[in-house]
Amino acid sequence: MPVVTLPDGSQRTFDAPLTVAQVAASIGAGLARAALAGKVDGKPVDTSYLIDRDVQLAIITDRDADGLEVIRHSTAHLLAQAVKTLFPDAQVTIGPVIDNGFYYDFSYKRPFTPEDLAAIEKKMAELAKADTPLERTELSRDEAVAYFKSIGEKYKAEIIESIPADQVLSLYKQGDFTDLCRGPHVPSTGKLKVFKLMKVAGAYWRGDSKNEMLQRVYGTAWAKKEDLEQYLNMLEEAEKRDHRKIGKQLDLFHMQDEAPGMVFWHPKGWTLWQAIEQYMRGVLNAHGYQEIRTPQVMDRTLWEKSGHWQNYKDNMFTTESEKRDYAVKPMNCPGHIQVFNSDLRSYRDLPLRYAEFGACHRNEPSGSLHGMMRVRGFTQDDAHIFCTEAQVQEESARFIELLQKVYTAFGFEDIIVKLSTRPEKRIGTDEQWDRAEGALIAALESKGLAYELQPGEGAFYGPKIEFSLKDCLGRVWQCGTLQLDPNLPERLGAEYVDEHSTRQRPIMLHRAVLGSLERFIGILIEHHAGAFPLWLAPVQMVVMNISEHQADYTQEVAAQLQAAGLRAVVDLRNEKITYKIREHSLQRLPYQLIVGDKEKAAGLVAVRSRTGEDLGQMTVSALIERLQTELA
RNA sequence: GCCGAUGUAGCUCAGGGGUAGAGCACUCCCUUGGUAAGGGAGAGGCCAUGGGUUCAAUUCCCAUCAUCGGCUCCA
Repeated sequence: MPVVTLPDGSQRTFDAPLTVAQVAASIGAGLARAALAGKVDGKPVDTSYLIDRDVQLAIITDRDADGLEVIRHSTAHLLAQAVKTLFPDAQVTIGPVIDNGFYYDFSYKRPFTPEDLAAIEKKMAELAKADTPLERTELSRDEAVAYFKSIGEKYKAEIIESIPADQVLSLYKQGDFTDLCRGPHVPSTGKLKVFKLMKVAGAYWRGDSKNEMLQRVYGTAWAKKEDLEQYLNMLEEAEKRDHRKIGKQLDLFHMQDEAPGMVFWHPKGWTLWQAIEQYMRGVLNAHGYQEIRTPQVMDRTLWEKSGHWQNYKDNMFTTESEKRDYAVKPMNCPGHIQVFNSDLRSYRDLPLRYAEFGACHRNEPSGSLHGMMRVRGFTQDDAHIFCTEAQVQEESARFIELLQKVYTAFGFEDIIVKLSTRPEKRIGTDEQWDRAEGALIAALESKGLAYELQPGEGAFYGPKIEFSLKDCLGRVWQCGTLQLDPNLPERLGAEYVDEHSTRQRPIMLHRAVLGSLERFIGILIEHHAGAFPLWLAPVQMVVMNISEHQADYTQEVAAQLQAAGLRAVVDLRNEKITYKIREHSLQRLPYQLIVGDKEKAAGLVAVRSRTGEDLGQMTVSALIERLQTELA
């Protein structure tokens, strides 16, 4: 006599045990058709799940987030079924759900081609149309291993072998294809209607670069056709915003083969850079930092002391001169400690905050380079705070304050914070770790920041906080960090004298807000799609004449704007005004100023905004006032 | 570093065993036009680099480099 309680609190009593599907049918034919899975007492189950006791039940349809997940998971199985149908000697491995879709890894004698992909997708559509039911069966682990070995699926067998022997495993069978899976799955392949295969790529078996390379097929799947279209539009939009493309269109920077992973900044890009750097410099000064500059290339012995030579030599650019080895700096901290060590420091000097827009080079693997987002030459808004252990919390809180202010100024509202705590392999005592982690937590809490804990993800010498921001397409970028480090001061012999005249080790806080300037500018380009706010726009406005007669006046206007500190250019070309407007609109200039005979005679400019709005005529001084209000 | 794709004019891209084409941009001429493309003419390429096959290679094959999509990595 199962009593089923539905999410709205209503209860239904049944005479005999029945399946989730039957409950759905008892509620309505529409729901029965829409049911993809169920949730029994909070646990996801198939619609074939037999209810033989009193339960809380939710019917999952494609309107639920859980339903979408089931669709994606089942579509991954459909993909595997299609691949096994077309390529019987391919072996299946794993096929999980990911953001916006799924993937499935296969082992096959050759890579899949784009043509294969099209064929697989077509086969998937056929198999979906056949509306084959999915049947769930259970096996013991050893039976499952034996089964998959018997059908030649050695990867599957290997996965199962690593599962504890006493576990009962579930298999899902659709037609000739059977896969190991926890489930739940859709009741039949006909529920899978909206999917698209996106790309093929290599992926290591079990994510280990020592293992065999598998063929990974990525796909996307949705409940409704419109959702798929929206997703594809979003990808298209993201492509339009690609910083590499916009960087070229707006003449901001370029990269070329002779300097892989390094950026050639053009005048406009460098203007943008300087707007950011000067802003950051102002913020750092206001927060008690002192800016310094340390050498690009330093002797091997220093990198041996810091430990980098031993651990990261392959990723450092090295050079040699007069029988001495050197490394191009991969980070700024050892240099900053040299500045700290250049004098005998007192506890009265602490905290000492050294900032540097430090250009670093890391010889990243060629395959990992990606536009400006992953480069070999980059510049950090880096700083190191030398302080006592007692000062860590206060300094951390002050840094968080600074970081929040900066992110807000750049228009990023959504900040994601993660705290990484002690890893298994670590130095220092548990008491030291307790204090270090406690100081960071107290700092976060004092600033009212929610954070996610990443246990065991800290560096071997200290805990860290990572700050990520979300751009307008919802993509997350890790930019800021705060890292507590007692290790490097120890290795490089940093000391200060305390109030009892004894020498002490300072703690060093590594911290960056924007992270790599190159990457941050890439993020900004994509976030704004190249339409930068006025304070960042490399060219803030153009002054254009209608015809030759107003050329002198046009230049006068530009000169006045430039004298007011605005980045104004002139366009005196012998072109129609519509043509000039089009070009500067494509360049995303915040303002376009038009002067013809009327404006010249009256001493005015006609102002057009980036959105195409006609702001009317005004005097140059009125315009300057307006723009300065906008910049304030 | 690993797997795959790609590399042709400044840019975006066609093409194809007999040394190349479009649009935009560029130069010159005409045009002086009021809020997203006025007209005409011209110039521009060692077809990524190095080997091989061939009477002949930009095209086919191999290697290298770079870029792109992933994987691994990211102090």
